[in-house]
Amino acid sequence: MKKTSNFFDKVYDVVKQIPFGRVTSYGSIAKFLGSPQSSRAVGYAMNASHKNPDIPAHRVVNRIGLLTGKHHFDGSNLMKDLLVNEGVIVKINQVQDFEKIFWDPVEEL
DNA sequence: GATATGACCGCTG
DNA sequence: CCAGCGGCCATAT
Repeated sequence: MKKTSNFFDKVYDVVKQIPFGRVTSYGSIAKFLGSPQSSRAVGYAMNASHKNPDIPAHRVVNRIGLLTGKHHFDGSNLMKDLLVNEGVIVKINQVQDFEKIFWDPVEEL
């Protein structure tokens, strides 16, 4: 309510627009929002994404494709499973072919 | 109201 | 090459 997460709102909007079988990084989203150093805020937005089921946070990883937030999902390989389920090749805590499936909102949007 | 923390990123030493 | 620090936004105590 109120001003709310002006930032969060944009983050959610972008994340929800991530195509199927694609992933992006926190920094890219933050950069798209106009604050390339606010990657932390993006990460926190993902944390709050638990109350926003429409936020495919599993498609959002760090800049190296590492599933840093897999902790926050189910606590297991749920995040990995979701990505693999979409056709994304994922190893233990790391996305393979990250450069190929990487979706940059700055360029796509 | 202020302090501390967090799913990050980039630069400097 | 590896380690440390700062910066941004919001939430929690």
